[in-house]
Amino acid sequence: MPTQTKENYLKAIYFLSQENIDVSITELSKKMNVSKPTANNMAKKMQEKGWLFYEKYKPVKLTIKGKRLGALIVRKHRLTEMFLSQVMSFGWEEVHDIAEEIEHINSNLFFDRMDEILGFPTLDPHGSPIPDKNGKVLKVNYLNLSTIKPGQKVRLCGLENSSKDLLLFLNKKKIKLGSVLSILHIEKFDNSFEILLENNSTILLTFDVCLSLLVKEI
Amino acid sequence: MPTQTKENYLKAIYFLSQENIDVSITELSKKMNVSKPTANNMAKKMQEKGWLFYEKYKPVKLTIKGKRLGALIVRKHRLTEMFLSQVMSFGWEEVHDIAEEIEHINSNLFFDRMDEILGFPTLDPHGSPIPDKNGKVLKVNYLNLSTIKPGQKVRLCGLENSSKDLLLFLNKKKIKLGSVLSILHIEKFDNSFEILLENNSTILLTFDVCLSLLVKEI
DNA sequence: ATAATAAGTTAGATTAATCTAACAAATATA
DNA sequence: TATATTTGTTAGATTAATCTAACTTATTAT
Repeated sequence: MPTQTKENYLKAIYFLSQENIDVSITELSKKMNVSKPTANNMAKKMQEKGWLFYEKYKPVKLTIKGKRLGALIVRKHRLTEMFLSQVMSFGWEEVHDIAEEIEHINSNLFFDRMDEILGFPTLDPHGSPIPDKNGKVLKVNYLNLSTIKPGQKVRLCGLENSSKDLLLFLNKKKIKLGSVLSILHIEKFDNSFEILLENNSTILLTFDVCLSLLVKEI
Repeated sequence: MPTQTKENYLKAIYFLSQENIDVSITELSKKMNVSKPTANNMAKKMQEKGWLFYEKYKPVKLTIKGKRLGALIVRKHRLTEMFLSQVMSFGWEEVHDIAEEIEHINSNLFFDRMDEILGFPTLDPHGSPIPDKNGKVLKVNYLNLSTIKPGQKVRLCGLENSSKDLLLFLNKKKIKLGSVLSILHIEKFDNSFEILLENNSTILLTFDVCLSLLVKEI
């Protein structure tokens, strides 16, 4: 019976692990907005639960069990986001906060029914993969828009980060998952991208925004 | 920011208050499955929050604020039950446990959307009234089946208790909300009711079951 | 290679929610 | 009414999650 708090630590380590294999106590404490001793303490307790490897003065690493459990929480989160979006008509910028709470609900029945109603989706409203019931995650290999050359046409397939600000910005620009973007020109001075949308309007995206957009060439 | 635990105590007192106005510490401790000192402690803390009146050696009583807050939690619970039943096709015997967790989700947006999708329902899947957004509860005045005389036809409109065992029993007998029951005969010896259902089958209900069924004469 | 800085740990305290043991007050009963 | 029983309270301890202050170990940079 993992507590809600421990589940959140697990998720934090799970995400921090994606980039660099090991996770330092300081990274964890920053992600969780707690002091280092608190993060340290939790790490020890999670070791006792068999969720991670912990050795004094060394970064922590999830065990197989920890990785699986983490993925299952992410599964609940993303299924919920999908449900909120598809069944309850929430915008993609609204779903995260609610899913953050619902992911801790303890009922397989509930999430399995969501899954069924949604037709067993593999991606969430932000294009991120939904881990399967065993915690296996589909590898998606999208390209970062910032690496695409002018003249190329791409389709938006995912987001590097799903911050509300980014999502609201994309809403304003009428860009959504599946949108086709044609790169007209890249400004040498600031690396901003001039982009042609499907509605024939031209917009300018800063390099920072491009770094957050995951695309496929078409 | 009420904690989940305190919300559960509040709900317990809210329900215990329906029958007898005041609630003893012992009653509360039994309902919450905690020791009396624990219940006592919580009562003091809830007083500090302005949710109830507490005086040493006296039963506790909800304040206006406490009553309203309690009703709003019940609102979230019953809206959720309705959503699980109507939108997610759960049986009326499955919805309680899940709603017990979801009622603590902190998002008006979420529950307002449920409400809207459901068309602003006033009753939950067990026929219990859903408090409105101000915590006002519709008075329903059903009769207890145990008080109805032979020869009378009634419609099942609510349940005195929604225990899973009762719900499963009713499922087995093909009795649901709205079912029409005709009382053929009441056995003098054990007060059991012989009842004719719409499908023309005759069943026997013990007095205990009848005590749990709320009906309207038709 | 040594000093400065960053990272990690220990120790001790706090708050919320819980317990048991012991005692006090209120109520019921003989 | 006096006693027994039930109800409620205090006191002291425990666990989970958090903090700050002080200390130790590792890493970085001159």
